[in-house]
This record gives sequence, structure tokens and C-alpha cells, in this order.
Amino acid sequence: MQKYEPRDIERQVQQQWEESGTFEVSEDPGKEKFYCLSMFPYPSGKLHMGHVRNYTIGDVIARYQRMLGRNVLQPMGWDAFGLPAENAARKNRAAPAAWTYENINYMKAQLKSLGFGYDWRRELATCSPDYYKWEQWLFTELYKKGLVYRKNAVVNWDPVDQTVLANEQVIDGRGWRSGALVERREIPQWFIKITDYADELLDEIDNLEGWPEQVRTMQRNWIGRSFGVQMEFGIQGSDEGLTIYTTRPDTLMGVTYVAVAGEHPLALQAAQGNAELAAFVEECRQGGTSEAELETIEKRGMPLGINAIHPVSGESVPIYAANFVLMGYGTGAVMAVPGHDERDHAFARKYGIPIRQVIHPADGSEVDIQAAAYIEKGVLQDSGPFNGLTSEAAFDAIAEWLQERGKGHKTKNFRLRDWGVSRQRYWGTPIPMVHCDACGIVPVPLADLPVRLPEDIVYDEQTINPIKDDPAFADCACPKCGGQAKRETDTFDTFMESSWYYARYTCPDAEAMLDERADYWLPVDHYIGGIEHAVLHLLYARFYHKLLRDAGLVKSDEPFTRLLTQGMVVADTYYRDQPDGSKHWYNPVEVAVERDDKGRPLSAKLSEDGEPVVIGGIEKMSKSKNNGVDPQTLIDRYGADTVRLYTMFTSPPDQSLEWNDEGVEGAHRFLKRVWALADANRERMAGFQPGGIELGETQKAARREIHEALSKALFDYERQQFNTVVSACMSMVNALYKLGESESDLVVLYEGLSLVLSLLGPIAPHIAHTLWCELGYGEEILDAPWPSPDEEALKQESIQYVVQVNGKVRAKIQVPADADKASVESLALENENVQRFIGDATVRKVIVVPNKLVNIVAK
RNA sequence: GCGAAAGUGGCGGAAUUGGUAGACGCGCUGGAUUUAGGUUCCAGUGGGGGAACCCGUGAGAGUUCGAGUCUCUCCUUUCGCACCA
Repeated sequence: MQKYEPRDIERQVQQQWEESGTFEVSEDPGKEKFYCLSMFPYPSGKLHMGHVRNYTIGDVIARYQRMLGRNVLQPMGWDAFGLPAENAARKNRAAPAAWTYENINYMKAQLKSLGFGYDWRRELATCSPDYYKWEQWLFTELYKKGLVYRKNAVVNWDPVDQTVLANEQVIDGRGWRSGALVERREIPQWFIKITDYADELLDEIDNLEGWPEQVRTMQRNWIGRSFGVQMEFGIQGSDEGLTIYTTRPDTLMGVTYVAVAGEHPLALQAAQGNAELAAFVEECRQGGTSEAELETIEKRGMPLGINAIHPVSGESVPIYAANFVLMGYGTGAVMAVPGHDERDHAFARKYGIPIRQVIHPADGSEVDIQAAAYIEKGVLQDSGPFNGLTSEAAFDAIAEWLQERGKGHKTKNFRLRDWGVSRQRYWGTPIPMVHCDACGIVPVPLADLPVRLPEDIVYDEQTINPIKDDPAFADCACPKCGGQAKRETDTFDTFMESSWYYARYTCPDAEAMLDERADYWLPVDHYIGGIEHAVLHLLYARFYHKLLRDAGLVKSDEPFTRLLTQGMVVADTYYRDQPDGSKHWYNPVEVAVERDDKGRPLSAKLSEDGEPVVIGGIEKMSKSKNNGVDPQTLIDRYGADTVRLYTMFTSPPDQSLEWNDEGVEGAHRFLKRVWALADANRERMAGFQPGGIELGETQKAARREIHEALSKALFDYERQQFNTVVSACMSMVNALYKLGESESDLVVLYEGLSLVLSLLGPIAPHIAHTLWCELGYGEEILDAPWPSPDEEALKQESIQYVVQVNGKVRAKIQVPADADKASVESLALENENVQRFIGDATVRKVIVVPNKLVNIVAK
């Protein structure tokens, strides 16, 4: 007897994989490739359950594809730049680099202990100069192509710390460290023209059939293309004009005012002689940059004291500054049509501006335009030359009319803005640009790349950015004229690094950004990660892929063929109210739940003192609610296979996973059962030859049960419903436990166990591999043929039919498998209980569903 | 407000896509083994009823021989977007 000792077998199997390079792969044109990728982690310290779930799903898919015979690439690396390293460094007075590398080492060991089949030779960390060198190079190439520019943009500025803050560092409008009121400040920043690719990024979403619909919708909305007309209003007493953008040019004749953003030049100009207006403009500017703040603000405005001239009627309408007009969208100025726009309507009522109807419903019905805006399309009225046109026809007619007179034209607009990639932080990729008094902006030539980020720096609590004022880093020679120049000290947004790592894995040692190996592996066949990256990361990566394509580095148009967004890991929360009104949160492992005899939870008590705690509901695992479970504790206690099996079994991959201690026990129990079954039959199975032994009826039935479960499991592997794959394995094991001691029982057991191990191979690979070898099935389960159900085993001599009378189940009958429809029907009608329910009624109709069901309609 | 998804036992979740609702697991109940706890094993477990049966997939309608599944209305929850002109 050998006990199931996961620690021993897992260590042993992992060592074996490492020694034989089981997961080291290279290009093999003779084999179908499969590139399986999980989103790489930020090395924050240690793995959390979300990582474990993500990487288990990825590993199961990778191993499944491998067992199907494909050449599978599954790499892993580190999203190593970012703010937490700076915060930790400040707290620990250490360099961010040291902190990061230490975390990488620890987390890498954790990943290995979970048995993930990565090709570690391809590991990369984005903070390595070998990596970011090429990112810097691409940026300089994009600059030469005109896809990169520098302009002023608004940032959150902390006036006390003299630094730029990320949105999440602004709490209630104040800097998180200084507590000072945050200002919106304009500083020069670098941008990449993602808007040049907006149409392609939008249109190709239609082709991403392997992506969740939700993510596709979110990206479409984020890009937000609209078609409209840009036109010029005159300004009274000025030669200048005022350009506005509208998607409803058909309502043009209903304009009764024009509104501009607080930052609009016209508003700023008018504010110079008007203290009240200046205060209002300042107020608009003060508001935070986060969009969440904008929603609560009351819609307000103030007249500029100047009038605009309507491009068609020549009528004069007032110009307002309004806090709801965004400088960053369209032209920062809008025409307002209170009659046909809800927001304009509310604004007009508030400030007593006339409301005019210029559209009526196509069916001729009346609307009360003073009471509410009519926002539907319809037919134009009171619109001069455009009267009687439909909204659709008027769109074109008005655009044409304006174009002929040089006052406007059709255009499209995007919600998407160009990608601002400058960050005023230390721990990131240096932007490879030089500012020379003589030559202006000069990109650093390839020969001088990488521009290395100094890693050997001093950090303490006062440090804001150690390279900002460091002459050793900032002073340099101009690459063009050789004169004294200053280096750019901003670094890249870390989304830059994560936008192309998937490609670099294919050729991590290339002497260029990428080489020909990229086109063997790319695109990624299956990408797995969190829904929180639905827009930004996945959009930037798609954009980057197109940049790589247009630089001649890859041939494909899209980076990720199929995408799986896994659900969150959630757990119960428990707390006690504190005297000061706050809540103290207890971890689920410290709490015992009491139940009634039906299993309903009654109350929860802290194990330590036996006193009650409040059940706070189910939430995403987080530090603040103290409901996180450390995967390392579980690995130590139960082993990696149990943790993997549990995460696969508890929920389908794309749904949230509810943490439950007893569930882990259950998963562990199942693996112990598998082990015990194999162990008890070790000797009987040694050298067993199943050939030539006849099966009895019970063995045939057991074998059919097993092959039915197998069919189900294979189907579920294909559609990635791994929880029911595990269910099927459990059913198979249950069936195997019911077998007897005879030779023919052993035939079924011998085959059944091999099927269970194959199916468990991707999910619980250590135990599957160990038993596969020990029971003599073969050397390497990953290379064994993937099982398929035996049609012969599935055959039945008689089939159970369900008999319904008027849709309700009244009997179950056994029918010979070769019976025709008529005899099934008569067998069903013969049944005593069926007759009882038909009673005096007349049989109107009999429906026979082959091999399943008979429904007798009687009235 | 707009958009998307989802509502099934005490719980996580199944239902091969319109054909036996509740697979599998957890929990719970009873029993066996064990000095005991734990482990392990056996049986039971949607609700009602002694039974035959009846009722059950958020609510209400509809289509159908047949609806958890399709259609419509409503309710609830979750997620995303949110002054986008």
C-alpha cells in the first residue's frame, strides 16, 4: 500500500519534466502549431488565487492541445515595470529593480510548484534592457513615420509633491500622499496616433469570432465612431469662425444657442474682461480629469456675451460656456438644439433660451416640444430650403449646402483619442528622445539603444523620481550635432511593454525586434486573462500588432484568434463592527459557519473566541475585505493537483468562482479515491493482457457507462467546459469502484483507469502522469494517443424510452434497440400506467423521438 | 440613462442545445469501521403527501404534442459605458 503523497510525486514529476525539457518547443513545419498564452503577471510579491485560476485554465488548454498532437507553445514572463515597485521601494528604502527581481524569483518558484507546462527558456521580464531596447527602437521608427507626436496634455498635478499623479492616486480630488488639492496642469507629452488605425481597429472586431461578445461590444463602444458634419458658425464682430461638430445636421435650423467648453479659446478670451466668467471657466478647469467625477456635476453654463452667426439663416444666437462640453471631443464646441436634444432642452429651460421645433414625426402626429425634446428622426419643418426632407435626406442636403459654400463638410469622429504614452515616473522604459537646443527633438539612433534606465539608484521616502534631476542620466550629446543636449526623462506607459510581449516570446533571443519565427507561431491561438483588460490592454495590443505588421515584422492582422476572459475569484466576507464605527474583517479560514439540519447557514463564529461575526456577503477576494485565500497554503496542504482540480471543477472558466473550503476537501478526496483505486489494483494490473476475455452483462453495462461519460468529457473539453469534464471523470471513477474481482471486471478497470488518467492529464497532471507510468500504460502520458469512445461499447440491446401522456412522464419502458417506430408506439400504448392515464380519452397523436421518448396526446 | 449578460435545491453548478429538471460535488441526515476526533465506506437528500400522485427552473403571458431552453412584457442582480454633441 502506498499513500497518496502529493508533495513527493509532484516534486518528482516536475523534476522529470525539467530534466527532459518536456515543454521546450521549437518551430516544426510538419506539425500543426498551437500558441496558448495566459496574461503575464505583475510581480507584486506572490501569486493570488486569480493568477492560479488564470494559469490553470491556460495550462489545461495547452496540455489538452498537446495531447491532441499539436506543437504547443506556452510561455511565461513578467510585466515588470509599474508603480507598486516605486511605492515598495520608497517604503523599504530599496531600489525598485531589486524588489522586482526578488518577487520574480519567488513567484517563478510558485508557478513551477503548480506544475504549469511553460517553456521557461523563453521567459522575459519587461524591465530588461534587452526587451525594452526594441520598444524604444519601434518608437523612433514610428516617430520617423509621423505616427508619434508631442503636444501639451492635461495631467493631475500635485502642487506639494511637485509630481504627476495617476488617476487612482487622486482621492476625493486630493493627492494620496500630500493631501493637497490636485490641479489640472498642461505639460508636453508624447502621443502615438492610434486614431490613424481607429477604422481598422473597429471594423476588424467583426472578424474576431473567437472573442466574447461582451469584449467586442466594449471595444466598439470605446472606439465610438460617429458620422456627422463639421461646420463653421460666424462670430459677430470678428473675422474668426467657430467650428462645431454635430451628428444631427438635420436639426441645424433649430439652433438657438451655441455652447463651448470652459477651456475653449473663445471662452478664455471672453473671460479676460469678465471676472464672473473667469471664475466659472476656472471652475470647469478645476474639476478632476476622471470621468466618474463628471457624471455627478450639475449642468451649468454662462453666456460669453458674444453671439454666433448661424451658417444658413444668418441669425444671431448667444454663445455659452458650459461645463458639460468636453474640449477633448470633437471641436470643443457644439450647436444646441433644445427642441430635439434632451440635454439642450434642460439647459434651455434653465436659462430661458427659446425652444424651436424643426422636426416632426414622419406619421404627422403632434408633439409638445416645449414640454420635452423630440429626439427621434422625422421630417423637417421651419427649415427654409430643407423643409419636407426626411432627417436622412436632410443630413446629406445640409452637408452639401455647407460644402458648396465652404462652411462645412461631412466627417467622422471617434471617442477614441490618441494614446498618451508619457509617464512622469521612474520605473519604466525611458523614452528614447533627446532635446537639443540646436536640432530640436532627435530620436536616439539604434546604435545607441537601449537607453538604459539606471537601476542602481538610491530610494527613500522623500524620493519622487530619482532620474528626473540626475545629470548623469539627463545630460547627453545630441545624436545629430554632437552638442550638449538633454535626454527625455519621462518613461513609457507600461501598456507599451504588455502590448507586444506575446510576439517577443516567439523569438526571445532575436537580434531584431522580431524575426521569422514570429510568423510560425503567431497569431496567438488562445489567449486567457481577466475581463479587466477587455478594453485597454487588448486594444493596445491589437493596435501594436498592426504597427508591427506595417513595420514588416509580422504578417497577420490580429494578435489573438481566440480569447477567454476568466471570471473573478470571490469568497464570503465576515466582520465585526468596531466601537469607532469601522468594520473589522475576518478571513474565511478563521470563521466557522453553523448550519441547521438541512444545511442552511444559521450563523458564523470566529473560531478563536467562539463569538459571532456578521456574514457580510460574497465579494471579490481583496485585501480590504480580508477574504483572500493564499494559494501557497493550499498547495502546501493538498498539493498542486488538488488546487488545479478544485479551480476547474467549481465553476466554468468564464464565470466567477466562489471560494469554499469544503470544496477543496472534496477535490482532494476525489484524487485520493483515484489513487486508492489504482493502488489497490497495482499487482493485478501488472503485465495484464486484456485480450481475449469475454465480458458479462454487468461488465458490459459498466463499460457502456464509462464510454458514455467519456463521450461527454470529450465534448466538454472541446467547448472548454472543464467543470463537467471533472464531473464525467468522477462518474467514471464511481463506476469503476462498483466493479467486482473477476478477470472480466479487470478488463473494464484496466481500460477505464487509463481513460480517467488521460482525461485528468491536463487538469491534474502530476497524479495522472505518475499513475500512468506506474500502472504500465506508457512512458509519457502527454504523448499518448488521446482517447475516443468505442462505438461497440455504446451499443445497447434494449433502450429505455420515457413515455409521456400529454407531456407528463407516466412510464419508462425497455424497447429492443432495433424496434421500429410502430412497435415502440404499440409497446408504449400497452403499458398499464399509460392506459390508466389515457382512460376514456381518444389518442389523437403519438410522437416518437428515436431512442428517447414517446409522447401520447390524448383528449 | 444606454448597452450586455444572468436569474435552476441549503450551496457551487448540470441538463449533449426544444424531449425524463436537479448530473457531479459540497453541505446535511442515518448507519458501519475507529478508543475518540479526523479519515474511509454504505444509504438517503427539490417541496408537499402514508401512498397513488400533485407542485416545482425570478413573475406573467404566448408559440409547441412537449419550454429551464424559443417569443413578448415586467421584476431583480451583476458587469461595462456614461454629459460623445
